[in-house]
Amino acid sequence: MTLGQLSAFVLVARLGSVTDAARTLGVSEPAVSQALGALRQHHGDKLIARTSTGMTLTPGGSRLLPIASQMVALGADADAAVREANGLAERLQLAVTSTLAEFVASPLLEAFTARSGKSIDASAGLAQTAEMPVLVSNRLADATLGPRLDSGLDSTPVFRCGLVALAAPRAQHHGRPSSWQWLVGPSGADPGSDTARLLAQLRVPDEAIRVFPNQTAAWSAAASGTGVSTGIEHLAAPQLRRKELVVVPTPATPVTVCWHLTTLPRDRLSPAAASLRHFLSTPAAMQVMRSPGAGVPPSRFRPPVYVTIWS
Amino acid sequence: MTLGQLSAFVLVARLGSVTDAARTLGVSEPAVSQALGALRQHHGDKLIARTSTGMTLTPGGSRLLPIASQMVALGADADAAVREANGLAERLQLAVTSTLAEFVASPLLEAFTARSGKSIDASAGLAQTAEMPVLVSNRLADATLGPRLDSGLDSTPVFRCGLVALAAPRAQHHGRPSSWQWLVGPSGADPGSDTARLLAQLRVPDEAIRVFPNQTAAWSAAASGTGVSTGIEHLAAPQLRRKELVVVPTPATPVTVCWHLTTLPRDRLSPAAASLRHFLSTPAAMQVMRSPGAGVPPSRFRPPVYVTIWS
DNA sequence: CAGACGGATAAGGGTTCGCTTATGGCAGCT
DNA sequence: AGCTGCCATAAGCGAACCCTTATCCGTCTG
Repeated sequence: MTLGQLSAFVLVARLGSVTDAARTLGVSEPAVSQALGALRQHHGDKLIARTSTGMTLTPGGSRLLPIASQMVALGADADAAVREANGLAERLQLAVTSTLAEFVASPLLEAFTARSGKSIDASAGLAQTAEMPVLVSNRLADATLGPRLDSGLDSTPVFRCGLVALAAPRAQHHGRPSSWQWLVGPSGADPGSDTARLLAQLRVPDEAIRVFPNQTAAWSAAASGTGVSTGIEHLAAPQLRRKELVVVPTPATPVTVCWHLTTLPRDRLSPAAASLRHFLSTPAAMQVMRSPGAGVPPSRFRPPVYVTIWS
Repeated sequence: MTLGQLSAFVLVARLGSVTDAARTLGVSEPAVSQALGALRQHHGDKLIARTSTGMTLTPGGSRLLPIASQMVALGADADAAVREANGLAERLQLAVTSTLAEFVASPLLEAFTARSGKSIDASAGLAQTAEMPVLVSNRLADATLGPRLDSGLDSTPVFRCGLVALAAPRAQHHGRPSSWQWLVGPSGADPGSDTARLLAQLRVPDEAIRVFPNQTAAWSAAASGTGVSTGIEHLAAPQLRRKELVVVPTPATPVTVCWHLTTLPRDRLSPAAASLRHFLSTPAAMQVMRSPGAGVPPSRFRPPVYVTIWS
């Protein structure tokens, strides 16, 4: 019984899927399946079995899950505790949605590390909304920035903004929005994102959606008149100012959405995450989130991490 | 960072010695030293270093110890939880002192498993008194039977008996007891045992003590007149009845000693250990402890485990 | 019934673990 | 100085871990 096997088990149980767990860990599906197999053999119990509604825990698996979860969490705590005792840089791993990774994460963390006197080694990683709760619970991330999350975590709003539909100024759109061609960023492929929820609300079928590798590419395509895009209004300010795009009204937009910082409950919060939470309530953080393009010196710019999760 | 490495670290920290930890785990000393080395390298911290007064924790080690200890304990809990959920035989591992292992442990566990309706896989293992607290804390044993122990565990008296000096009837002993030749069982080599405390109280020098591989052998030697032995009075009843030995008074004997059952605190007690605790307060258990030779059918006799600890 | 999806299994390979014996410091003691 | 006790390190070896790719199999679906 290794910590790696327990970690795989916990991830499978929480995500309800071996495949999803493998993607979250950044390994192949059989790797997780095999770790699960080793754990099953060790305990002589299936622990978790496939049913029509995902993976369901056996009685033994139900008993094991909370214990395994705590062991995995303690493993991360152990590292952090020794690091902190030695005065090494604290590590802050922030999981963000694709939109935030593209525009906000880098300047925000830059401002954060510059502000906080302590030496903090902060990094951001891309995650699907559905992965976020389990990432925080398993200490694979210290905090997440994205939609509101539940499942016993501490999710507090940090920034309110407007989600709108955007199109080229002269383009004509006929009929209902569900028949338009939609050009969206990677968040369109994340079922839990605000963008996906918006498209679902407009009853846009999958065939009418084209996902671009980043938000800017989607806007660029929309500016050429081939369809309608979505976006956070103030993040598209440059395109709007240059009149490449204009806001298009729909039955569901403009809509106010809210970025939330999600962490462990306050009593089990890492110092760095607590520090980030405090920073996000300051005017300086608001300023960065409002016009993120303003303040990153190129020398300190770090490209967003495009792997799902850290090593 | 492996559970095995953490376990080695915890054991070294609690016993204050790499060598003792290795003996407790039943492996060579370099095995423990190497596990410690791997953990040190992983964390970039010595964690625990040699000083004149044993091994002392670094700041990082102090932070790590409670976390590591809990992880090790949870590892044992995980096994137990799944076993229990599947209705498998519960496992009860009882650490005992050498005297109890020789006379009491086997019939006592036999009576216990027979009495408790549930299927319990009980086994006894020999341990030094100094090892006992850490064995229980690390879930290497569910309970111990021996002298009273402290260090935050639940140690309750279960049987009161008399420790006496024994010698051949016609042997003459001159001068103070400290000048006699003492012939003792393995407990004489355990500094924390009642026997060793008795000898220390009589100021018997090490040269005057000969340790035998078991208590019966020591009594047999004493019966041949070559020295004085020690023993629990009622356990020596056969020898006393056959007049091979008689009780010899000393300034420190007879003395009342008390066997204690030591377990985790009540709120973290395994079901099997709780069940044993209850059994030990019954008249049936008293009866077995009073005359342990009476009731073990030969078919069910299991020789005591003569390794220090279980796998 | 044919596909598609998702999990389990097989086979192979590189790395780590965990144990051994043998040996190298290093402090304290005779 | 030399000895001894104790920890650290080296070298070797088998087993386990952990990852990969390829394949099999059950179930759900059109």
